[in-house]
Amino acid sequence: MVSDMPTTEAVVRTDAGLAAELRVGVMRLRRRLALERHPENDLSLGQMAVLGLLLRRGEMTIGQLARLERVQPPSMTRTVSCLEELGHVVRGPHETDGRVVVVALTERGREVVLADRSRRDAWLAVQLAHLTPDERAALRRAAPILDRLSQAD
Amino acid sequence: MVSDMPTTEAVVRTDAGLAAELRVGVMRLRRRLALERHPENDLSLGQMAVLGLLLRRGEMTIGQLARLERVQPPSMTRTVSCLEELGHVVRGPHETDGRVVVVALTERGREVVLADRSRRDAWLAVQLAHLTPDERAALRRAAPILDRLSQAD
DNA sequence: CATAACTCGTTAGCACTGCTAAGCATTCCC
DNA sequence: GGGAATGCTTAGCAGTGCTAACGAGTTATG
Repeated sequence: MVSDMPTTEAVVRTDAGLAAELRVGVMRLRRRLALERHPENDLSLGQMAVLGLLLRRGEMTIGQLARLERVQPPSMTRTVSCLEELGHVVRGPHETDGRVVVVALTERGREVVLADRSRRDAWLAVQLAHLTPDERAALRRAAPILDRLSQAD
Repeated sequence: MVSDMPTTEAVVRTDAGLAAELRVGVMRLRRRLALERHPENDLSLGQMAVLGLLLRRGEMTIGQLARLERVQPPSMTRTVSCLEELGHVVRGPHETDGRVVVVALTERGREVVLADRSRRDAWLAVQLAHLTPDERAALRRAAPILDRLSQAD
């Protein structure tokens, strides 16, 4: 049994402790990041994520986007519809399969995601610059692991 | 200008790239974690966080909880009210300041948070066990940094 | 070849959780 | 004592996740 008031340092040595610590840190940071929206021309975190995927990987189907973002299809439909209304993406038919919808970045969407990303990440980049090189290295190391964890069953 | 399809590896070398990568990883993992709720006796992530704080630090005021969780006071009022209805915390008066409300964990709340936490972190702990010791070390290193970042201005 | 079963995306509706604005009680300061 | 500041609450709104149920298209089976 754990003692009365375990410190962060002590608790984080076990796997369960690391899990709890990681959960709290991820939760808080994501909440903090969500606040960092610019009054004009801003996109939600979910919209940003989708545009980022399309920028990086090219055309994708709704289902692919949903699986990668760990979201149910209806949620992705809504996000894509919103992006389409904004003119940042277009829906198109699949070459061979009439059921699937292919989502592609428009030129305007490409411009917007690049501009918005640099503004949006500005806050976080500034915070990162305040860290020691060691700490930045730790995050550089951890970032892909977090993403991989999110894709686990 | 960035080339057509930057890989994760390439993009993560710059601070802005790290920011973007970290943002996406944090977002996805938090979404994944939110899914990991047990059908019975479960608490939301926000409720868990509050109970965890009370367990670790003892009695706290609404305002303190709100600041630590990076949430506005009305949001914390709602969370605490919900926990109070469940019988997991009690509101009490402050010793000297009649404005503030002191929140304390009940014995039942203490039991619940310990039980629920171990169940809730089970999934994440299992995933952590699948990582290499190196990767776990990286996360152990990164976890407190994530939390500190969330508290930055 | 017809039909049943499955897959993909959508629509409809709900729940949770964050916010701001506004109000009340209390405390602090001149 | 009276006005400003602080702490919490209430009321109402927005964003974003979910499930259930449905239509269209594809695949498998009899």
